Amino acid sequence: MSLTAQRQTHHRAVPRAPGRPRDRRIDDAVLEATAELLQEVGYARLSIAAVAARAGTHKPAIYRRWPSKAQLVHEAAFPTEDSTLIPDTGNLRDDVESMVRGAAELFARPVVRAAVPGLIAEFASDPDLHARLLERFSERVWGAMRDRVASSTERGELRPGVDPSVVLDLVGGGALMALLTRGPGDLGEAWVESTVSILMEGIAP
Amino acid sequence: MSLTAQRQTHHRAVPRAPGRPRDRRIDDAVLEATAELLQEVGYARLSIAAVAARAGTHKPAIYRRWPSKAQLVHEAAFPTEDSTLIPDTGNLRDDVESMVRGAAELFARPVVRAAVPGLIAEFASDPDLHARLLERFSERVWGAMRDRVASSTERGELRPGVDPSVVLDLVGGGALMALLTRGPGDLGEAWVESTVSILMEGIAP
Amino acid sequence: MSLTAQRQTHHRAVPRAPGRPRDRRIDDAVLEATAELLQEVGYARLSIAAVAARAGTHKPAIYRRWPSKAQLVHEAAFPTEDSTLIPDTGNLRDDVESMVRGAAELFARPVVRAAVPGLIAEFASDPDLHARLLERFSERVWGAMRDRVASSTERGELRPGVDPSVVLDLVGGGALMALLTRGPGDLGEAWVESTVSILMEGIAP
Amino acid sequence: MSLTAQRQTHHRAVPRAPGRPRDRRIDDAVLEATAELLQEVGYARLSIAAVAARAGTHKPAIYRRWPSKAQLVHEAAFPTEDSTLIPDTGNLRDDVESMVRGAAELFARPVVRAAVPGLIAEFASDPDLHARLLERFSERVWGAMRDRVASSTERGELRPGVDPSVVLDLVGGGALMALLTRGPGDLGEAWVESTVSILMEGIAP
DNA sequence: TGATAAGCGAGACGGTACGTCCGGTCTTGAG
DNA sequence: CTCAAGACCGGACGTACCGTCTCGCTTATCA
Repeated sequence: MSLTAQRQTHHRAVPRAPGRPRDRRIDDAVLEATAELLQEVGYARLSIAAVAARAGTHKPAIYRRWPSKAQLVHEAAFPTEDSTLIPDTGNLRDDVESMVRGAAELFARPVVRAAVPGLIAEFASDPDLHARLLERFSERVWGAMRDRVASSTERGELRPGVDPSVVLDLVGGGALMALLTRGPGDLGEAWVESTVSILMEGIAP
Repeated sequence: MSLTAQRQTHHRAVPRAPGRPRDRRIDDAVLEATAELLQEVGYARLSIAAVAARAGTHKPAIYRRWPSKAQLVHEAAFPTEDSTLIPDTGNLRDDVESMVRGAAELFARPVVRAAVPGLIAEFASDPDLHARLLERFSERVWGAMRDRVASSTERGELRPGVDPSVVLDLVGGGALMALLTRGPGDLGEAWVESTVSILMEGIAP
Repeated sequence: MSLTAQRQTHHRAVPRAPGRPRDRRIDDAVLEATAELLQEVGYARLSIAAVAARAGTHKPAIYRRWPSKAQLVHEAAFPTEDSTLIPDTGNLRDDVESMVRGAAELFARPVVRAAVPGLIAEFASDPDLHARLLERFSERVWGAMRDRVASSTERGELRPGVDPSVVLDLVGGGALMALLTRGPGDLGEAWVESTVSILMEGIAP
Repeated sequence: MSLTAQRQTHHRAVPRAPGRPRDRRIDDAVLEATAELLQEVGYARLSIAAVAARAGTHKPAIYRRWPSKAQLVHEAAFPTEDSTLIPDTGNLRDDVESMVRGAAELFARPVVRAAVPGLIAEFASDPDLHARLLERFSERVWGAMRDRVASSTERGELRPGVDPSVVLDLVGGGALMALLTRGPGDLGEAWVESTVSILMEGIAP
């Protein structure tokens, strides 16, 4: 599908959908307006109507593109180019440090801070949504991270019996909990070092 | 309500507030109805009117008692008698194990699972609410847990330089993240053991 | 003691009710407050709570005395001493003129204008109330007027076949309709004369 | 709604209001439900929510169409097609008889009996409403009746000096007062004849 | 080149849920 | 039994906003 889409700009005739094509500028304007409003009013008070107004368009144009507020916000808060969380240092300690620091930095972004709690709530009440958004983004990142940790076992950098998923729970959950209970201000370099040292002592052989 | 309850525990005769006293049965019925509906429809779709109907009363009776849905849900999901999270074994490993297991068990309860993501979202957009609910419940529990970990330093059970707050972030955040990404089914005994072993290796001297 | 009490009102022995007697000043203050508020906000927006506040007392003290807003307003708008509508000139033309002028003057009073439409509405939805208020006031006045008209037949001042009740309908209804459709300003001397002349031509032999 | 209807009778093509058009069936269902409930519970106890429920819709759909209960009830009790009160016999006696009989018949309808007292009360406390409803309905009917009576003067059927407005006061007010004091049962043929004979004797030259 | 089909602007619609007002009742303690 | 004081229960209110729909127009591809 994405390949097909790429070809669309080629000279080859692709069975392009009939009818008037969408105005790409609306996509961009809506995503930008969403990101802005998210930081101004938060997830709960973010209304599609307000996004439409700020983007200079109307509600149906948004609903045509994103089936729900959650999907829109997810795309606005986590642009696909993002790969902050994927390090590849070849060394477990550095990888873990990258992950922890990446999580801290991710959660330090105002857009992300504004989006995450709302998305968490939506996931809980709509498992289907959870799956669809994981597919879009997290599976790639999260899976890559788990693989990286798992492969460390073979290199003897991980204590046998340590479940990579649990390690990721601790990395991501630690940052999330610190964010929720103490705010983004405490997620500084000291926090990163403290967390990494605990985790490395905990998982090294 | 909790204020009234506190007042009544004083041994001195309290002059009693003027006016007709509240019907305590409504308090109970509403909390029960809230817990039920929370599991049936989730936090977002939980309406005050529906709670009132199920409890056999009306909206104003609820608004008189709880200023917002968040406060109501908090009280319904975390009754004050709860002290699951407060162990006191005198031994750090056992304390940590109790905390981890307690977190897992807490998040395994359907009511809690239904309530937490919604509450997290509300906290994010209303810091004042966060403070008020912490005051009611978490401060006591969370503070006690932090004290317990902190006091271990003096007993030589904790590696110097380990920040007790970070330890709690990892305990609570790990459980939360596991719940959010993999559901409550994975929070079994294996998960507890794996988490405890990582944490203990990580924080022991 | 009981003798003393007896003398207070009647000469006859009245078994005075036990308990604290009502404060007559509250009766007066409430009636006065009702009359004032009636003119300020109208019947519909008149709340018992506001009356109580203005009278310097509380709602239960009012409900103890008057079972409903209608009864209270009726008493406030039509004090019992009133006998404006009862002429007795011995001459039909003068009697009718007195009635028409009395009706016009009655409806010209601001309190009455404010009270009547609301009372009419209450009568319609509560026939029992209608009866109770008629008993208090209208029966006496209305009956006396009808008797006066009826007795004119015997004196040969009334055309045979004219139903006294219909005459009263026209007298009172004419004033009411003029009030409702054109306001109190049009109920002046010209209106009285015009109405009386039509009625007298219509009912004289 | 009536405005929309009027617009559509223009022969010029009307550009049609933008947005989704109203569901006309809701208009009808609401008016019917209002008429029914009016007779069952009366004006005062008629709630918009109950009307909506009976009509199978919801409150906002009603508030979108009618700004107040009074306007809704007025339209439900007096459909615009109504022209009961407009006779045109070319003869004053017959015209007056038609008016009186029309008033009696109008007030004999259960819907009208249930609506009128409540509307009267609302008129009294909201003169603006009065004007708006007169514009919709009464002005046409009432004005036509007054014209008819007034034109009789030129034809020599009316005694000079008789004010047509006063005649209408007596016609309408008489019926209203009879309804209020004695109920609809007494507004029969005998009442009509008695009233007409008084009025005709009163206003004929 | 016209028919077909989807997108867009504009905005009202049907309907859910909200949070508030207030009417009439009840409770307590004092007189 | 009344009073002051005031909170209580519950019916009804009018509003905000959600996601959908309708319309007239525009923009592109297909036949």
